[in-house]
Amino acid sequence: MDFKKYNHLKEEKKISDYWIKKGCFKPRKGNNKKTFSIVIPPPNVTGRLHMGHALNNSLQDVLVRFNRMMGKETLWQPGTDHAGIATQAVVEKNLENKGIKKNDLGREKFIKKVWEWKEESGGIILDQLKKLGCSCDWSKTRFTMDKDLSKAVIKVFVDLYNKKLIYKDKKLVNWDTKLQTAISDLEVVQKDVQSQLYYIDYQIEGSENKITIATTRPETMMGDTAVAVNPKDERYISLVGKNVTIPIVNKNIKIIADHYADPEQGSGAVKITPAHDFNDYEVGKRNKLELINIFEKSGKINNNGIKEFIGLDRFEARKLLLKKLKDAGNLVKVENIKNKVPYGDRSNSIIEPLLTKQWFVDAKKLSQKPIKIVNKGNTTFFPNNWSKTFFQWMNNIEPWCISRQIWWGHRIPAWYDESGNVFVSETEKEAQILAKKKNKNKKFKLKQETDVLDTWFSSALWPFATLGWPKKTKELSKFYPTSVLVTGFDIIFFWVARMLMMGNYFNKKTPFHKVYVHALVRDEKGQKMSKSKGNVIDPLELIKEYGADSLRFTLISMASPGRDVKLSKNRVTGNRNFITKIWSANNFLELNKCNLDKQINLNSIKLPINQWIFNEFIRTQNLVSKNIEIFRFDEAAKHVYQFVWHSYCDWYLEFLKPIFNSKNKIDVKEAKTFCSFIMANILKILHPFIPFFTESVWAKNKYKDIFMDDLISSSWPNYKIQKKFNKSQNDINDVIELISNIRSTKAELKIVPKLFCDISVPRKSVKLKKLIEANLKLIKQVGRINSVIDTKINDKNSIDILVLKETLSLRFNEDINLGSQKERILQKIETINKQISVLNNKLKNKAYVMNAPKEIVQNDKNLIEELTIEDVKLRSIVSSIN
RNA sequence: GGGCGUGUAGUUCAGUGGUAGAACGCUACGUUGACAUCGUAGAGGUCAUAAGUUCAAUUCUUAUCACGCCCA
Repeated sequence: MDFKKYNHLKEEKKISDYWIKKGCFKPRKGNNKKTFSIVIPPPNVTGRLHMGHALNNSLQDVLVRFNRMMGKETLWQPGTDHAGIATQAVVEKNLENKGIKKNDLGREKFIKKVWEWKEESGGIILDQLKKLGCSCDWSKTRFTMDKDLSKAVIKVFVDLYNKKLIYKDKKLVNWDTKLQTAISDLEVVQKDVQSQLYYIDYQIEGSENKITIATTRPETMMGDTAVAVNPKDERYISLVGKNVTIPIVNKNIKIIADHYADPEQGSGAVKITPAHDFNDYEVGKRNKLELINIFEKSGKINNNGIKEFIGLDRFEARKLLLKKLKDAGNLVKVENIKNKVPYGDRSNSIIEPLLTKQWFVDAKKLSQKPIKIVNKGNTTFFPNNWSKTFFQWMNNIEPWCISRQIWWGHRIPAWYDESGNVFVSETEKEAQILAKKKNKNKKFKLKQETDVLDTWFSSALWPFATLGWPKKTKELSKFYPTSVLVTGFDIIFFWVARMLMMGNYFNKKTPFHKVYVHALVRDEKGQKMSKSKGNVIDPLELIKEYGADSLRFTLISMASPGRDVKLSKNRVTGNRNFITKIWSANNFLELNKCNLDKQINLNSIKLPINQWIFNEFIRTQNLVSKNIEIFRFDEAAKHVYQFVWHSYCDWYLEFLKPIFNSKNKIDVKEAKTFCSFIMANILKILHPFIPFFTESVWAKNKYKDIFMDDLISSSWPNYKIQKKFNKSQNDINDVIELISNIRSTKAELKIVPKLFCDISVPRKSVKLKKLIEANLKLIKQVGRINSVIDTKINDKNSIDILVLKETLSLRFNEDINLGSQKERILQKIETINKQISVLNNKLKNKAYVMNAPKEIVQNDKNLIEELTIEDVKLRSIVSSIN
């Protein structure tokens, strides 16, 4: 019979459509009241599937499918996030390509365009997740800008404002001059760069002397309001209180004493520009210094700068100022240094600390409860050391700047009257009422705040807003708190911590019990994948080439805790081969008409190989369950791989062959049914890993008729180890060892493996004799034995070997090279004797015998005994060769 | 500067206070009625280094070296 190859492209599409059409991903009440829920880390609506997504979502799908099969009512809540800055940029660029400028369009029309774009291409990444096999309840897909979610965002904002946990303040913030918006400190990346440190002389008023300050940003001199020296720095202490003149700028400022000035750094004297540096800002506050802002929002010098610099970009201004300083003789030294410069993570432009009015969340107060929750273990991290990272950040948390000067996002629900009073409420109507009270009978006109909220603000509400909050929905009561959050370590601060803050503030319960933190996917050399390096592996290409299942199995089996996934195509190929292996095993069953026509009566299973494979399966089933439960996906995958390939395919299917050829109809029937039964169970435990393939074979084998369900909705196997099968389990394991020994010997004797030989069992080898008699058929066919002869013939064609600690004779039909075998046995004897002497020495050590656990000592004694027997037998074999 | 992690076979990684494991790769042989996307057999390790704790350390502790990440 000729079998078709498994066509993953066709099957995956077909099955995906079937699952979705049938509603298999929707929560379904199980046989117990337990529920299981996960919210997806919402990908950016502009996003396209990359390896990080593939890993993240494969792991979630394992958990979701496993728990669904465990009979829990399971929800995997999907959706996307509106990605304020990124989405705005994409749409802006699209419009520019058509010659349309954002500002000409105006806010409202632009936002309309963004929505149009979202409707058209905002769902791409969700379709890609479907290709990966993610079993999210797609009918519940949410978007952070949806009406309901927006309502939740507004409510949260207003509530927090009324509790004074949100406030507006004029502060120094991280300003992105390219995007022209404030960003939070998390969105700033500190990069190591080569810079110049400029040493500049400031003239001391009423003196011939000068003081040298060092700076990397000379252009900010226009905003200097002091020079600081360390109070303990004796070089400068006498100068404190005197005035100095800023060169070129020609303005006088004071020398102050402040511990911020580090005597070891540069010249020990620093210029203080409170409006343009976070440290200087603090110095300014302590010393009540004036703040002079010299930049426009674009980073150009504003009217506070000196005349000929006004309108120059900050970097041009630096160049010009340096030239002037040099000409004037004030630039005394230039030093090349390495320092950290802040960059915007989206724009990759240098961030400017800028004094502006922004909205802030009092993160310090909101962080208190999550800290307690994690401390108590109501939310735990896996691997646990991430909780340290979490605490470190939470304990030193700064106010969170949540306003963004862009258009796409949740517009802040605050209204201003003409006199600048602010009214925060969920609707403009309510703001009107508030304003009326404030303004008594005066006339007023309200204008809404133009700023929108940080995208992460809405993401922070994701676990409860997606379930319907603030409405008291069924979903919310059933699925909140969620069971697990699966995420990458790079967004612990951005997202996980903030969800814990919001979740714990607005609900009585923490948003998730467990946080599984996975690592980065790197290339095979361990390098970060990046477009510029050109080492990006596109998951969609791998899916096309190898199938989603191969990719999933690879990622899952490589997800060891605390380690990056180093992905290579070779791995994926290997796992594709694994799937092909199961496919061909299943073809073997089909070829032999192995059908499962009704449920198995386990008590009727008589054949030792069936009893053996069943217990081996149960062992695997338990290992897989346990390891999924403790997030050891790598171990779970390893055990199932080992069982399917090596136990089921390599041995069990081989053992079936002699039975299929036998005339005992009962045996044949049992074997043909039971191997199919095990196949069905293999498909079950593999389903969370490779869902498409297993569902496809499930359908092909018509298991649905027996188990009354699609595989995805079937129940996880929960068999108990059958003690009554233990003897068979041991016997078959012994048979395997026997056959392996015979094979090895053949290979060592350079005898072609396919050649048959005779065996004879000496009278003394009682156990072996019994084993062989009981399993004669298996051993003869799989071990390639002609016949078992009663009397041993000592000739050139015979050799004794040691199997299961007993002697067995093999006899071949041709002369064999006993010399090589003798050499091997002598080597073996040597290692055995070494082992024996090591053990004997150990036992001579009284301290060891006294202190070590009795079992360990006894174990050693037993081992010596066994090794000694082995030694004696091997020696007798050697002498028989002579 | 503070914190976290990693170092085990050629490679990627499991693992353990008491006989060192897997996958891939490699070598030899093989197309036997599921499977060459395969089978059989095999080689390959001072468990980074040093000291300590212990009857016993690859495993625990400390230090050192190398590499990586986060925070300031």
